[in-house]
Amino acid sequence: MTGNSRFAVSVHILSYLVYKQGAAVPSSEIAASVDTNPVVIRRLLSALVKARLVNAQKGASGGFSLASAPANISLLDIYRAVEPKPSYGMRNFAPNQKCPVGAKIEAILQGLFFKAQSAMETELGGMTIADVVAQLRPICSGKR
Amino acid sequence: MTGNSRFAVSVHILSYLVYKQGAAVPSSEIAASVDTNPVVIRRLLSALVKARLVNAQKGASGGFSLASAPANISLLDIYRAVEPKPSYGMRNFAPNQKCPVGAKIEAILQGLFFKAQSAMETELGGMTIADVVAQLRPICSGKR
DNA sequence: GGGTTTGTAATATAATACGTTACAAACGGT
DNA sequence: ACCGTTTGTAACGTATTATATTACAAACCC
Repeated sequence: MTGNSRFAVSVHILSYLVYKQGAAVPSSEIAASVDTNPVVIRRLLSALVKARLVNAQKGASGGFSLASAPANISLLDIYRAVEPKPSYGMRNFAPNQKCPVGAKIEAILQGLFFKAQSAMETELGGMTIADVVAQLRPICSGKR
Repeated sequence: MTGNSRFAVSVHILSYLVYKQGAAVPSSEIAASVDTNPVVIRRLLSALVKARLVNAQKGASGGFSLASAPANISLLDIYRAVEPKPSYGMRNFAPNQKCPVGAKIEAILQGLFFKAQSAMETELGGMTIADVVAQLRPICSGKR
């Protein structure tokens, strides 16, 4: 999708928060579930907090919790919160402007990528974290 | 879209071949239009030849030409020919299998990415190189 | 006040992509 | 049949990006 795994990890994070049922979950615990470093988790959560998808609480017995009901958080919300640049597929594409093809192809490709990207985003917009968590059952949704 | 610019350059290449109206075009000429090294172009063309979208001709006065009519080459054909790995967005995502969330989230995400990817590919499948070239007009479609 | 946690900077390491050089093999024109 | 041209591909260098890790200030609860 994008080369990195920020979106995948973010969906994992939010699913874990749902799993923990509103408790304040520290980054270290989430990191253990994702199997990575807590700082990596906090960096993603920083973006998710800015997007108002998650609440953060500092200090002892602090941690992270969802800011909305799972059914109100679409995967597109997450995608847009953590995915950086919309320079889709044209990182270092700079054709020769003196060539009649090179001069016009860039704008055409941008429109083209926008359509492809929009199709994908529409798909992501139709799914929520609640849908993802529904597929996680049956895991002890009342225990722990 | 994918982080690299192989697809963008490939669409440029095929558009250029249409622009040259069936003539055998050497990689050096295409490279000048894209503004990169001829080897980069040949590497992509190697994949396009394997996918039977392009014909290659060695030797003096050789070069590349389209293997089909522009209207018969979809952008999805190109995308699949040159885009490498379908490990969409999960490059190094390997959650903790001992955690009930980590153990199941991977398969869920794969299904999710597949749906998002399919939506994008459907969009690409609905467009052809002929559509792209149509947007290039008016460039001297009969001149050199 | 003390221990815990977030927030973020700085740095290291690995993966990936693109650019470049080099050269063998195939081919066409003369 | 030769000679210049072009493809095809390997090998290597460099830049960019992503993730991991260490470090530490700031905020917070008990």
